[in-house]
Amino acid sequence: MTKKNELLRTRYRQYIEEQLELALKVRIKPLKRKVRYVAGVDASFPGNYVRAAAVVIDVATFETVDEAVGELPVEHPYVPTLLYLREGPALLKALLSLRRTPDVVLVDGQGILHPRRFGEACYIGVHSGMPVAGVAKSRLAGRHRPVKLKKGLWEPVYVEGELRGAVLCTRDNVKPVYVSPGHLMDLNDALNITLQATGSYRIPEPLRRAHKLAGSSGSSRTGCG
DNA sequence: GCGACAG
DNA sequence: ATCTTGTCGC
Repeated sequence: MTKKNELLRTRYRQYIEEQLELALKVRIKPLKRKVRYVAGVDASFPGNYVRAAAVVIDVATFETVDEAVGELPVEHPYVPTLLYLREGPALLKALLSLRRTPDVVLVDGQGILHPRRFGEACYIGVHSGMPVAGVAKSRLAGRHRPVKLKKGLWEPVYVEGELRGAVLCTRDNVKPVYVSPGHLMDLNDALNITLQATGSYRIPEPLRRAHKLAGSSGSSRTGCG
C-alpha cells in the first residue's frame, strides 16, 4: 500500500513540478487586518464525486453567518503530499460560492508544514487570494517535541531544520492538531485564529461545521440562511 | 534500501 | 476519506 503510493508519486512527477512552481507564489507575512469572519472548508466523498462545504462564523458570537457547498467528480486518487489535486477544486468551488467573503480561511489539511512547502491550505490561498491557515488532525511531515496536553500550549515543528508550523493543543487532554500558515499570514496568526475559532471541541468550529455540512446531503447553493 | 505518509 | 456498536471516562 505504501509501495503503491511510490508508484503514483512517480507517475505524478509532472504535478510535483507544478507544485514546486506554485510554492513560489506562497506569501507568508503578518496579517494586518482584524479578524471577525472565519471560514472553514472540508470535503467528503459520497460516491464518485467530491462534496465540499464552506462555513463562515463570526468569532465574536460563534454564529454561522454563511455557508455553501460545491460538488465535482473525483479525478485523482489520494496521494500523500498531493491531497489538493483530489479535493482542492471542490473546496475552492464551495469557498467562492459564499456570499459573505471571510477575513481568513481554515483548511482541513497542511499549510507550509509540508515536504515541498505546499499543502492544501497553500493551494486554497494561492487560488483565492485570501489569507489561509492549515489545521490538520495528524502529521504529514516535520519533527517536534511532545506537546503538553493543556489548551493553548504548542510546540514548534521543523522540516529540514526550518520552522514550518506548530503542534497545538486545542483542548485539555486531547490529541493536538498541526497548524501552519498557508498564505498571506504567519504562524502566530494561524495559531491565534485557530484558538479564537475553537469552541468546546478539538476541531475549530468553522471546520467542524464544514465537515458536518459536507457529510450530509444538499444541492449546490447556500443551505438555508 | 527501508520506512513514513494530511484526507 | 470510508466501512461501523458499544463503551469507557470527564
